[in-house]
Amino acid sequence: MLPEAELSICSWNVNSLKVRFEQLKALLETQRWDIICLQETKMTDDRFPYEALRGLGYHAFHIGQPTYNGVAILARLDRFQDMKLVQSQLPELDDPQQRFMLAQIDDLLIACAYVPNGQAVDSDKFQYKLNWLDKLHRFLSHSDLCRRPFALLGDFNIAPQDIDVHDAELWRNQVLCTSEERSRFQGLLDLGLTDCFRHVEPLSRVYSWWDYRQLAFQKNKGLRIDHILISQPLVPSLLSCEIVRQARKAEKASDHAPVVARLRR
DNA sequence: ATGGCCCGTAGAACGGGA
Repeated sequence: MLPEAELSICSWNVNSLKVRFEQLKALLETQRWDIICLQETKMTDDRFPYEALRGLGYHAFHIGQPTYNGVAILARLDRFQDMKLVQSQLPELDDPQQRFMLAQIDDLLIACAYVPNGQAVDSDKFQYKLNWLDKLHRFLSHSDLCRRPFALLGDFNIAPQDIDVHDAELWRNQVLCTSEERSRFQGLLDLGLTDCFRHVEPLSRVYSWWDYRQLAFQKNKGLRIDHILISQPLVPSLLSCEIVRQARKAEKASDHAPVVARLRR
């Protein structure tokens, strides 16, 4: 299969684009993914490297704030003609936290989401997370996105099933693994979206996040919380989905690895 | 041993992440 006949879409929580820019640059230069969704850029828009990315052949949309959150969508200039930002926040959510954007890239609709972490089950942040997910579901269910060529990529901060957790008993009812969060993830699938990795790899235990502490990566004590969901019109063209564990081995690596799906174009 | 690490904002520790 010629690469030109493929479309690659990637999601990566960079955990500070300032720290990780050189790693991103190396990935773009070597992998040439067509579309990349970034989470946790942790910078204001005036510091976002639009020009450097253009020099690498990518157009970029970014929404940011100081210190926390921030999401971006990158798309190859040589493969797409028409790129426009459709949404820069979730409707019906009056929120200073920059966690969501939706872009139209030629005939594709691409959403980048940084779902709140939730911190602890008994915290206000957990309720904020559940509400955020409800607002996301509401937005999707009231739109026609799931019937169009649409992909939702991001850090969902949810391990959908026990198979997505290195030690399901240890994480039982912990944040990222509660039934409240998992039922909301399932709610997104029930809209007609498909979890690319699980669709292609029904039984594989591969994770996308490993704690910086306790040598968690070396011991492969991880969770699969970064996902690419695609609408039904795109499912027949899904070729593969891979979690790029190699990136987690880098010096000063993000605690998240990129997830990449390849589709027939 | 319930904390170890990393990042940003600090300009010392602290909030936040997951």
